[in-house]
Amino acid sequence: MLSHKAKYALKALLYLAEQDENHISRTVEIADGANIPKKFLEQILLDLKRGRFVSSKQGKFGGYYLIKSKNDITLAEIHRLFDGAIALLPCASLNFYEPCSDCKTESECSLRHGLMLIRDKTLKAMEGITIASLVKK
Amino acid sequence: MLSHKAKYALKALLYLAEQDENHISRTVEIADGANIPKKFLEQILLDLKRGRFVSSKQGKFGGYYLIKSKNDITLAEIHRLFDGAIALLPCASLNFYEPCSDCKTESECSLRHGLMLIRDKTLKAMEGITIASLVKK
DNA sequence: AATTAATTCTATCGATTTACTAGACTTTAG
DNA sequence: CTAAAGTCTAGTAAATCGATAGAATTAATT
Repeated sequence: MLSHKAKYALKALLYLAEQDENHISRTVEIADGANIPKKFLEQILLDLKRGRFVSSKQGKFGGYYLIKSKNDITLAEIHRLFDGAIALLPCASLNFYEPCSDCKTESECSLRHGLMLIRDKTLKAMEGITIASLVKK
Repeated sequence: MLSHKAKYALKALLYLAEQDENHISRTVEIADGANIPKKFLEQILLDLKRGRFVSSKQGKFGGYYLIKSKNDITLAEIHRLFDGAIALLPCASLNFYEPCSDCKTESECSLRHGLMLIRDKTLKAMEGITIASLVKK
């Protein structure tokens, strides 16, 4: 399941993607438009900025805007930024790999192979969902 | 990501699936064999029993055994039993559906459609992974 | 220079969940 | 009766989640 943070991030990106080119959106505007608690959204937008999905302008008349094409922002990326690994166990993860602590001597745990199959399919599906694909509903 | 409970459940089922027909496995045996904390495993086995994956014999010389074919126990079922919904949001879930609280007036939230596509693909993949498919590695 | 309006940063908080552990109780074989 | 097994109910320490609070910084306008 997605965390609220990830869900709000998607909705915020969706909001930004729907604005006119060159429009800059204040946090409060996004919060109202996408129905997200404003102070919580502040943190999320900062995370999205650190992730280089959006950029911001400070001070009066400041706000946020997309710096990555809505066609290139995938659900997989947002999931990874806010909720981490897409795989079902760390030992089956590409980006968040960690060996299992409870898999005794064997180098590969009994679940790893099957979970990597799931990961590949889920990942492929998640890379197919972009902000652009969500906008045109 | 899978919870430890779900992971341990899979490993316990895998252990049971590897035993001879008619063999009955004590909790401590499974715990040692699959490297799972025993008291924690007790709870998990009870959950698996309530889910009708295993059954048990009480008293001396008691223990647990599979009552469902290893070909019919899928990752999807175990995920649902221990970790709930497979979909990324409740509004996109089949078995754990709940409407989003933060999706204003519209009957369908902007994310729902895309997330249902993901759910269908992930679910299909997860239904393809059975205990039997994990045993023969 | 002062004001205003925006982002940014850091801290905190209550509730819930997670991963266990403890211990009493029940059941069954011998 | 006793030993050895599952069953049930609590409890608990730590982490995570979903926010909220408030001060600091930045920038445009007056």
